[in-house]
Amino acid sequence: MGTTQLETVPEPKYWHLRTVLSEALDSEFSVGEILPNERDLAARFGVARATLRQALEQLELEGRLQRRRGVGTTVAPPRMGVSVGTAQHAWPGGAQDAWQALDCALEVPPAGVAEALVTGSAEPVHVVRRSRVSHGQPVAAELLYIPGDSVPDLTGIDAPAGPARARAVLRELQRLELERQENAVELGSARADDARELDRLPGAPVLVVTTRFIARGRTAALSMATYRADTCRLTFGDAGGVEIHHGPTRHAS
Amino acid sequence: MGTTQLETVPEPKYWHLRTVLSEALDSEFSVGEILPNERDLAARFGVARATLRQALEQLELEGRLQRRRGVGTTVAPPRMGVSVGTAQHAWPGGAQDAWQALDCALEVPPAGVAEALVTGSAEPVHVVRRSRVSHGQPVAAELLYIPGDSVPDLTGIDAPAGPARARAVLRELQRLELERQENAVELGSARADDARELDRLPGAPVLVVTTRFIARGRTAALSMATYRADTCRLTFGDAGGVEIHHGPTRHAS
DNA sequence: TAGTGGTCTAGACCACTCC
DNA sequence: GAGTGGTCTAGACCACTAT
Repeated sequence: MGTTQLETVPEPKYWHLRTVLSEALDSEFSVGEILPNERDLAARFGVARATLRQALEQLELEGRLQRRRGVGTTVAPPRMGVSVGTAQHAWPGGAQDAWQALDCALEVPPAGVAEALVTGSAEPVHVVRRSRVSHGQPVAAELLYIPGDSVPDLTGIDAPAGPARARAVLRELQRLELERQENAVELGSARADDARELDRLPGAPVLVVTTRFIARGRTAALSMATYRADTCRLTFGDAGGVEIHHGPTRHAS
Repeated sequence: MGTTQLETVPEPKYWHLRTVLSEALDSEFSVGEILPNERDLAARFGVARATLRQALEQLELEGRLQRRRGVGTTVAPPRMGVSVGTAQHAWPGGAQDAWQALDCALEVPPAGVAEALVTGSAEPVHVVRRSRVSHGQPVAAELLYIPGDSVPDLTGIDAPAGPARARAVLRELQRLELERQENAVELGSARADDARELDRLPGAPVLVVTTRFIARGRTAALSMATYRADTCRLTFGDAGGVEIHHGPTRHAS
């Protein structure tokens, strides 16, 4: 006893690699710059490609890298701040709220959603699909579940089932008085359809924001928005907040 | 042309497996139940173990499974709601805010943090470590950065550098008038020390909540809290919110 | 000591993008 | 067609937990 052991716990290779690469990104690479391909990098570090990929996966999860099949691995810009609290203390579709309505259908919601809404579990509800673009790229896809009795005056309308109908539903929603809203954030993985819309592969990590809109003491609408976890930093309350970045990463000119 | 192609795009095996397993979890397993081991499962589905593991990773990311080395893979309970907005519209350390102070040191903060605080980049600040426990298990680890001039009357104090000193710093902080706070959430991976405290392996996915406490027009304190992404659903605003679960998962009695 | 999940290897082939 | 990242295999060994 008493012998000082350096390196008592041999760190996993991929974790050590992650650290080395992370420091290299800070000091030797610019945003947007393209890294050597995986086979070369693996050879250079003397590890199997799978191990190198484990390290890259970590860095991608942390928003440091962006990988695109057929193209290469590039240094990602700092995550963009995306506001999800304020200016949204209002119904969706009001003012311009950064979202774009895509379409609207009448569907039976998943069991969990039906439970949150008060509707019977087999009751179809309006499902509005919306998408959110920020700084020129898609950052979120949303499904908005709206029970029929939240938009009573719409029951007879037969808009062409595209964006027009979606906007009509949202317009009707404005007429209710919004009591408050509840937000929750959790980690998820992109379903196939969301992934396509977000320009990612299925299973990509996403931040799922669930918002209950409460009026007349009941849940008048429920939003499930999936944000790209690699590119987004969600900000609550006011203000976009401050960049808390990693180090002296430079920007390509 | 015109031929209807079913299954045009062959889904990756691991993704299909994820779906199959997910449905099995809903219908055939109870919370806490232990799954067959990875080698058996892989054989049963006729895939390599690595492929099976890719599917399990997805499900773990989604909070459906919990894997522990040397033990096995178990069905995870629904994520617990953890409040991070309200009752916190106050300084940390006030009332009982679910956090437990561990210790306090005087350190030079990382570059990004120093920038957010107004201090010169080489100025040491108080760093309070706190930990948060919910439902009997650790859910978050926090580093609270507090510039010296936010707690001016503390400069002379020499508390024993443990929890006592941490609490003394927080007590001093209460004397400032809190203007507002700004929250941001993003995905990260657990550093080695956080991982140990959260009972996870390094690199485990975490939700990083950054909070700026603003007083006298300046950032008087900055909190970086890392929550276990597998077990936590962060709730903002009031109320723990509603369970939006996957399906008819039963609970072990 | 037996059994579990975690790490790692060295290959192969596929899907995609760009020239 | 060349080059990239994505998927998949069949093995090996390690670290940890429980008994």
